[in-house]
Amino acid sequence: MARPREFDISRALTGAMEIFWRQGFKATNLPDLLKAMGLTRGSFYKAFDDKENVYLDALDKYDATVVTKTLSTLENCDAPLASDCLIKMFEPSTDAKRGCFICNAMVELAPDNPQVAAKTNAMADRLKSGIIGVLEKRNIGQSSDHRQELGDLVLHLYFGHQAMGKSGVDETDWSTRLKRILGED
Amino acid sequence: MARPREFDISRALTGAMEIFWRQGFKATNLPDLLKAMGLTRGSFYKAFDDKENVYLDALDKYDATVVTKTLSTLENCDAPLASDCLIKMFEPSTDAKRGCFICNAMVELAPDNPQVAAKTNAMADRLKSGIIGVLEKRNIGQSSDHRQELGDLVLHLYFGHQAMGKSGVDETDWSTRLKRILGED
DNA sequence: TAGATTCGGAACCATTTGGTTCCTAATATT
DNA sequence: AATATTAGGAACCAAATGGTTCCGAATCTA
Repeated sequence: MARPREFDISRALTGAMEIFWRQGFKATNLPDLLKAMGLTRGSFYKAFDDKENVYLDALDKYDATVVTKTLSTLENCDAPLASDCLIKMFEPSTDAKRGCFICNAMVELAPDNPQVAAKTNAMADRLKSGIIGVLEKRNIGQSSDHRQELGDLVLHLYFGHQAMGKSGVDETDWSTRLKRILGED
Repeated sequence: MARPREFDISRALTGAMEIFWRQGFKATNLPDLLKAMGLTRGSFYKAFDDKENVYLDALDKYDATVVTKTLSTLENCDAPLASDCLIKMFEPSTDAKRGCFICNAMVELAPDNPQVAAKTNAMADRLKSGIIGVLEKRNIGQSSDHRQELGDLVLHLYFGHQAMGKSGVDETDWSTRLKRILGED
């Protein structure tokens, strides 16, 4: 009955995620965003509300792709040591400077945007659950409370690592550190 | 010979530090900055270069005030337990949402601005030295290398705490956690 | 008193901002 | 073939952006 949409909403949001991830919200202007999404102004405003809403959608996209993949990697890891699974979260990225989108959003927008804060908190919780799952499977920690504590500790280290990584080299030997923290050394 | 400057450069930079600390670089426009510094456009451009340079000056001001005060607090702490000194770095601020200026600068600007990266790295190093000083005084750790390792661990936790704190409540019991990490429990 | 430099403020600049409205051509369904 | 909705692109908008220049008045030193 009508001409179908030529561009893929999901692909466009992936482009939005990537530019927001790399540049942040404020530093990304509309031309940047349109280029990354492969859209013109007309199509953009017909399909989406505004820049802020697309940013929220981009966070959801990050959750559905990067976070989900990370959790899946943790779940499917068959290394005997928990630290050998968790190390994947700390491995240097080919694109270290963009860091972690959750961390970037927490720092730049969460204090002033409750919707962003809700999403970043939810994603952080998912990561924490994934970490704790790894600990449970390998019987790390003396109790459930202790595993919660260790999982939260690793989560904090992860965000600290992501923040510091944006400002230069993080020389930390995370393999050794994780083993020590989890009592696997 | 000439009319002296009526405003205090140092006080103006303190105002700049506070607005950049709370809002970030991009989110702070010139009217915001002028208001925070108590200056008009004319005076501003006569006394300073531009917004970016004032941001760098604000980072220096943070180093000279907040970071220096933190180090001094750590050095002068006479609690017998190292964790009871380091806990001060993790105590909830009355203004938690602005977080830590170093962390904010690392995430927002360091990847694209080498001058910012150099300053944040230098301040992070100072904090780490202060932490390690606390450990040394109380004979925490089996060796110098081990103290370096523990200090770097606490530093990562600090930045993770600062990042996550901006997005909501950090429920962590840092007193207990620090004691556990440092073997003081 | 004369000279120098500050002050606050207004005015101005080109550019960019987010946002909106057109238009014609294309392409699907019924 | 008729209808509906998309596409891409141009044009436009008011507002805000960072940045600069000028002004008369004030205030210090020499």
